[in-house]
Amino acid sequence: MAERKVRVRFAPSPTGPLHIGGVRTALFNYLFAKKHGGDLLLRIEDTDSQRFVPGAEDYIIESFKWLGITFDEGVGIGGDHAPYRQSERREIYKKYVKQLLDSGHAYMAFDTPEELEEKRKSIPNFQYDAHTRMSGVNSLTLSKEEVEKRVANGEKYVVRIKVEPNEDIEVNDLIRGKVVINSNVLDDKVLYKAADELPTYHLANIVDDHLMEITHVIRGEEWLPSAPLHVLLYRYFGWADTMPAFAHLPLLLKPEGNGKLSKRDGDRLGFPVFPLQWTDPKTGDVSSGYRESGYFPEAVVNFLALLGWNPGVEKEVFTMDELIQLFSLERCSKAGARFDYEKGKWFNKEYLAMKSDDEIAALFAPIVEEKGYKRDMDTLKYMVSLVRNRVHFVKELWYETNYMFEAPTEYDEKSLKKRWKEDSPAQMRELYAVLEGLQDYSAVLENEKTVLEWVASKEYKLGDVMNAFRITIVGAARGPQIFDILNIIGKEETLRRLSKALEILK
RNA sequence: GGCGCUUUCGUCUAGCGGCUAGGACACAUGCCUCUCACGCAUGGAACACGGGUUCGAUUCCCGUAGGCGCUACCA
Repeated sequence: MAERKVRVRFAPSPTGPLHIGGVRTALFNYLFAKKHGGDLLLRIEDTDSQRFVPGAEDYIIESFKWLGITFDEGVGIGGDHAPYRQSERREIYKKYVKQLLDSGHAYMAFDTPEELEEKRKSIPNFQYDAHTRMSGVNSLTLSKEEVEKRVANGEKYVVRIKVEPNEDIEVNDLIRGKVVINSNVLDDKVLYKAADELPTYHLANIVDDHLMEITHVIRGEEWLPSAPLHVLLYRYFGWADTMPAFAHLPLLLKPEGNGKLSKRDGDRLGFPVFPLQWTDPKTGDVSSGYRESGYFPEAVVNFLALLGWNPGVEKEVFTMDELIQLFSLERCSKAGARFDYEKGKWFNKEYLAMKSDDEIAALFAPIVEEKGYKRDMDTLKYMVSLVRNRVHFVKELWYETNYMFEAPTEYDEKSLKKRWKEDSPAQMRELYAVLEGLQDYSAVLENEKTVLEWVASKEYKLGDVMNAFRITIVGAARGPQIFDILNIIGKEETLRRLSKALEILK
C-alpha cells in the first residue's frame, strides 16, 4: 500500500447533544491526526431521518470550538470532498448501491417490518442471512418481472448485503490485534432504504470513508461487531487495497453500577455528560454542560485524554500540544474506563492553579455582579489571591468570599460550640476598643502585630480570641487570615459585625 | 440465547517472564496553623478463579466466572 497522508474523521449523528464519550472519540482522532501531520474531518451522519434533531449540528460545532478541537475539513469548514452531510449525498450512495446490486453482492428485499417482526418472534434466533434469505420476499426469490413490477408500483423495499456464508473475516484492529469472525454470524444488513432514499450507516460510512480517503477509522468499541461487515463491503466494492486501518476505543462506563455512560446519566448522577448545556427542543428539558458548570476546556480535554489512554510517563497534566506529541494508539487500553467525576474536578483545580489572579478575578467579576455587588479589580484580585487554592471552580469562589461582601446572617452552630467560650464576649468587647484605635486598615501586618501584642499583654490565649473574633466576622470557623478579611471589609464594617455578634451571642 | 471484546488498589492506570507490584484521584492520620483550606509527610488498599507452558508467572496459552458491547429499514 502506498504511503498516504493520514486522514481521520469524526462522524456524529445529529440526534441530540454530543455526549462526552463522543467528545473523547473526537479528541483521540484529533490527537492522532495532528501527531501524524494529517487531517481531521467532520462528517455529519444524518441518514436517519426519523431521529434528526434540529440544532444538534450547531451544538456539535460549537462544542468543538469551545474545546479547542479543530477540523481541517467538513461541515462548517468545507473542503475538497464536500458535501460532508450525508443527507446531501443521496445521489452518490445510489450509484454505489447499484454497483453492489449489479455485481450480485446485494439484493432487494420487500419484506415488511411486520413480516420480519413476525419471523423474529416465531423463529428462534432468526436473522436475515444465507440460511433464511431464500424464504424471504426478495429479488433472489421473486422473478425479475415481479421485482420490476413491484418497483414500478412504488413498493418500498430495502437493499441488503448478500453475505457469503462459511468465511472467516479478519479485522486487524490497531488496539486489539486480529479479530476473526465467521460470516455465518453476520446477517444480511440493510444498506439502503428506498422509502427515504437514504443508505443506512454501514453503506454510507464505507462509501464516504473511501471517497474521502480516510486512512484510519478510530471509533468506539460498540462498532467492533460490525467491523467485519465493513471489511466485507470494502471487498465487495473492490476497495480492499485502500481500506482504512481500524482502531476501536474502549467505552466510557458509568461511575457506578453497570453499563456504558449514557446521555441520561449526567443529571441523575449530578455531573454533566455534555460539553455544553443543552435544551431539548421538544421537551424543553435542560441538561447541564461542562462549560456552564465552570470547567476549563483544557481540563476537560486533559481529563478525557487520560480515560483509556496512558502517556507512559507519570505526569498527568498536559497541554494539547503535549498530548499530541505523546499520543499513540498503542498506548490505548482495551477495557472500558469508568468515568470518575472526582478526577475531572481535580483536573479543573490543577488548571485553575495555573491561572493568574488577574485571569481568575476577571472570571469571578460577573459572578460577583450577579450577586448584586461591585468591586474594583484590585479588590477582586486580592480576594482571589486569598481563597483561590481552596476551590475547584471559579464559581465556588463565591462561597469562599461571600462574607467579604455581606455580614453573616447567622452563626454556625458547630463553630460556636467549639470556639465561642465563656470569656469570649468580654474579650470581644475589649478587642472592639483595640480595633477602634487602629488607624490604617490596609496595614495588615502592623494591625496584626498590635492585636497580638494586646492579646499577649492580657495573657489571653491567642486561639480563643482569634477564633471567637472570626465567628463574629465570618459567621463560622473558616476563611483565610482574619486581618486580610478586615482589610477588605473595612473598619466600620468590622466594628458593626463585632457589636452585632455581641448583641446576639451575648 | 448467539457472537465478539475485556479483567492489576474503591476509580483511572504503570507493568510487556524474575519488582518490597509503581503513580494519580478519592479516603485516613500527622505536621504546619487564629479557623477552614493549601502545602508537606505518612498510611490502608489490587494482580478474578482453575489448569497448563516454564527453573520461574501479574506477565504467555486454555478453560471458568464476572464486566461490557453488538444482535433494527439507529448510529
